[in-house]
Amino acid sequence: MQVIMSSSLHSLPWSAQTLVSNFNSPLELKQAHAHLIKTKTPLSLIPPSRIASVCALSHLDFSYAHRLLAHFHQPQIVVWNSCLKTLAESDSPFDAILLFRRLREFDVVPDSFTCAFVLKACTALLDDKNGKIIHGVVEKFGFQWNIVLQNMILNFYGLCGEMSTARLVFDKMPQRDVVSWNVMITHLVKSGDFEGAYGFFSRMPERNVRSWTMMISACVHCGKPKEGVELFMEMEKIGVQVNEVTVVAVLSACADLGALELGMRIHEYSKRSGFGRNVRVLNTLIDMYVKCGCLEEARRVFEEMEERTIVSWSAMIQGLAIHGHAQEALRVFSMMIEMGVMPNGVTFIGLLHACSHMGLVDEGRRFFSCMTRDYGIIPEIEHYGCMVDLYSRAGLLQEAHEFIMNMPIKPNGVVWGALLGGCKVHKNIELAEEATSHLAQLDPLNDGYYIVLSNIYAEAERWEDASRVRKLMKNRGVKKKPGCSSVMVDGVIHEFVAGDDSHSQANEISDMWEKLLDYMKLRGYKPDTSVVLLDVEEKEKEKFLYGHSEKLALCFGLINTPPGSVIRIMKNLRVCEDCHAAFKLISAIVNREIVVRDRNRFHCFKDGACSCQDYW
DNA sequence: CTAGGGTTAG
Repeated sequence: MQVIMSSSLHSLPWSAQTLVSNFNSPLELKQAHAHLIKTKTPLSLIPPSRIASVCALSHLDFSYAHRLLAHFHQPQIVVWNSCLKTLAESDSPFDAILLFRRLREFDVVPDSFTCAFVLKACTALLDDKNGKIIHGVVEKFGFQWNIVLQNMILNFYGLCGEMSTARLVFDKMPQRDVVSWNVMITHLVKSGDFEGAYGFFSRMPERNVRSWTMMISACVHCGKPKEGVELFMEMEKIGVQVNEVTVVAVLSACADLGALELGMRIHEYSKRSGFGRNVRVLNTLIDMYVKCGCLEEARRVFEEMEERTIVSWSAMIQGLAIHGHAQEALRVFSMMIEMGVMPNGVTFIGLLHACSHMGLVDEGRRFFSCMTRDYGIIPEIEHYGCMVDLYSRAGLLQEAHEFIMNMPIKPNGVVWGALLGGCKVHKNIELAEEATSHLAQLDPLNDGYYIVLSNIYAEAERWEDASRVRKLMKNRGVKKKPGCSSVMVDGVIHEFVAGDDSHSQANEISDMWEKLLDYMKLRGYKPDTSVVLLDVEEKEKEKFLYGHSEKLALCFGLINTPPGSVIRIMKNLRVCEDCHAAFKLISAIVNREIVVRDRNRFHCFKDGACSCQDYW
């Protein structure tokens, strides 16, 4: 029975006041309790919310808390809830589940907040058994009208990988809000169902910034950056206010697409909107400028940053690496260490990448051993891949092979592919065959490996073997991906596929090429027809060679851009030897800088030379 | 009490 209180906390002696209101342990709580009983003071002087939380946090028996709480008039569930909330957010969320069990034993009736906090604990633990129990409680007590709770259940099943259950709950929900749809989209994307996610996105009755942003970043992660940019354009058109998260997502799309103009526009917009100082935005900007071939701009963003994270440093090192500035990448790394920033595994991938692209074998070896010794980072498959690439490119094929054999983890297709690439450059048929035998199992649908092997045979004039590989490729249903290059002119991307002469300016392109060819021949250019795999006449081979997509794109760019401006070309495959030699000469003949982004790095042609120093 | 962001080997 509740006693009508005549006394108050302030009428107690000071020591008792402290005891009653400042207890921090179960012992102090029991002392306070005993004191109140001795002095016949009402128990209600003890703050109820603290009784439960002290009992719970110190793992005291909950029945004591419950006995105490039974003296209070106010609904106890509120007190239990505040305790559940604390536990759910603590580092031992399982205690929240334990407390919930006790609460049920005492026949305390849960409310929707109780369910929410326990569900939060289950979500943190990915505890699907208890999560389902809470789901049952929600249904039993009729909380299905609480949308927030329903959304938490959706999110819970999504995180546990039970998309079909989530789908069932979603379909049964009596009401849905924008969060319900967003939760479904998030988990559909995570489970790899991009189409399903897009379906939900298009059926949503209303969308907010998060819906759009999530869909844009889903596009980027699923290799559809173009669709991501289109969504962004639509967003702008409708007038949805974008935020820094949207900017990060669309900048990643620009990076993948090489869409420099849009990237620059968003950079400007970020500065104006005030989130141009956000570290994540700046990190993404570095990556965007790097991948669009503007190393200068990337450097500037990096240098002007007030605060850098390990991601900023790693992105800059990786950027310098793919642009062939290995020494500078190593200097940036030393600077980072001097400033006391700890590298991570990704930093070392960038460093090893820099070394392998410039043939710094000793430095690479040193970094590989110091990453574990000095920084305690265990090498992963990517690091092993870099090392095999480092040795293979440098012609140390036996060492590369030995390295693979001694790897503590199973080599993957990329590792054997790196060895195969080295075998092509350094003409080692035996090891190439071994690498291919592994690749046939690890990555049988990748056209690149068949092409390289067939190329190696062709160079050694083993035509029968070369055609056997091509037949094998055909039998397995693997098709050679056509080369495709694009060049930006007046803000419009123009795409060229190898051998395509259907372009409206095809004649001008061809005239331009003939003209360049004359100048090139004066400088000693000889077409390198060895890169053409087809078994045809020499003249015919030249025709294929001259139809390479990057050559078409370059001629188109030269015709349609002002003299002196930089031409930026993107290619889906690697540049061939012949195009590489030709572009070096052309850069001197027309006195233009030509930046080519190929499948794995940049080539910056200027004054007759390439930034890769012909080591690729 | 519920949903979204950055660097990664060929």
